[in-house]
Amino acid sequence: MNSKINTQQKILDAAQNLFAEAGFNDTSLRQITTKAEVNLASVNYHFGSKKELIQAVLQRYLQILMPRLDQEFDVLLAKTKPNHLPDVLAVFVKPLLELNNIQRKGTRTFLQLLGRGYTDVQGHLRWFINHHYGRTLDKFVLLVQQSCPHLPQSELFWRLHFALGSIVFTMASNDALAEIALADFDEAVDIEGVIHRLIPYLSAGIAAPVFNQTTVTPTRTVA
Amino acid sequence: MNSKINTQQKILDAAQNLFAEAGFNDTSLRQITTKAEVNLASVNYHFGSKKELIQAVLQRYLQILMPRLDQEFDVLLAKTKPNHLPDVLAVFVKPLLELNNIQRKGTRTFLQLLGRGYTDVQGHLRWFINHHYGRTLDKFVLLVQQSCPHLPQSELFWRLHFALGSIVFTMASNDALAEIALADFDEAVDIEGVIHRLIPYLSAGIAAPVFNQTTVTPTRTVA
DNA sequence: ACTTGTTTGAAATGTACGTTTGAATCACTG
DNA sequence: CAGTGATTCAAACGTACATTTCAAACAAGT
Repeated sequence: MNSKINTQQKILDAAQNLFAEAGFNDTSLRQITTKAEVNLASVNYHFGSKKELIQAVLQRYLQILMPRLDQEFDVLLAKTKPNHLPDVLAVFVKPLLELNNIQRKGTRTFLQLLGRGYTDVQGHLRWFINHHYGRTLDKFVLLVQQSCPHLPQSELFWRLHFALGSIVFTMASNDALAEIALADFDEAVDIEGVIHRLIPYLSAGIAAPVFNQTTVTPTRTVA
Repeated sequence: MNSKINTQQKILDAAQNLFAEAGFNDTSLRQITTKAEVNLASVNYHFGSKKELIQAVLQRYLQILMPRLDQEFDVLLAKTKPNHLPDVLAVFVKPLLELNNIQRKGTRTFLQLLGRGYTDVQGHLRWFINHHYGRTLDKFVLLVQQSCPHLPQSELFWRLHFALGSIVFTMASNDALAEIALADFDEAVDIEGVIHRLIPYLSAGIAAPVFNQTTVTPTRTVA
């Protein structure tokens, strides 16, 4: 009775960890089914295809995280005064860390998967998230706009993607970076530490003044 | 006489464009040799393996760019006073744009390749660049350290990788992002525009104050 | 023109992949 | 306990890949 449900879960659990470590393209169904101790054909039986398995792995987290974020955004949007940008970004922290309650190392795994999703399969995840959770994302963009009224829409667009880049790249490389940090600075860094390091960086970057004339140095020798 | 040299160049040219567009893993030698109009075996004959071809593609740019950067760093290091961070970052602009003289769309292609290199083949490019151009990178880190004396080494390490993430992710997704920007804001953005948009963002992010106590909102209800 | 070393060509090799198939096994119901 | 639908299993299928092979074509020196 629990065998069939167990198979799906075992596949999802094995897949998410392998995907997070090595990326989607570089993880084969054979690796997944071997690790999950299920038959190779069961992935196609239960999920249809590898692509749909990837979506299922991501959905397991997204369907928990996004509604949580949505309600947090609503709270901030209800306030009369615009929120400070660091407070807007800090909204992500609690819902993200709550993923650890769903699954051991849930936060870390999800963020790594997110990183893989954006870098491995170009465009697919971006479309998927926008399609399923566009409403929630719009609320976030609105909040950022309200905190940074000096930023034109197009500038904000680019900066939010710069920020997404920092997050996604950091998470995809998280293991490698944590390893270096440990070796070079004797500093053990968990995912929560990285998140809290990211916030000031992202806040300052996103809210930076628009025309930074110091971009071109005031050297008079330049042609 | 020019046939053999031409073959190598034709392979490199075809490979770099396909790699930049689709990534290293998702570009096959068959696609490359077809586009280059050379025989499939010639890649292995001239470069040994696909891996070595990837290195050759990257090296063609790096061996031009890195010495240029190195000398620019030396100029800034020679100054008696610490440089402002935006000036340090702006050092990249000229050498990067000079890649357009070497090759049409050279800057764009190289930056996309860099993005692919960091996201596709985890760790390899990081090792490769560190191994071949570690000296130059150290100069850059030193310059940033001098401009941001308030930042502990470990904080700087993370922030530089956050910055690398913004760059690499933006460049890997450059086509998709430019497309969205064009559709949503009627705004055509070339690679130079993106670079100049990045500098204020990166400057502010890297130099952000360290302990941002607003990171955690003053909610007393947290357990 | 013949020889020598380099480069190209077409074909084959072996491996890994995602997916499909059909029989065997299981869990449950009437 | 026979029957039925869902699940598992071993095996195979077809495709795509990087790489190798070896003969043919080529360039250059003597």
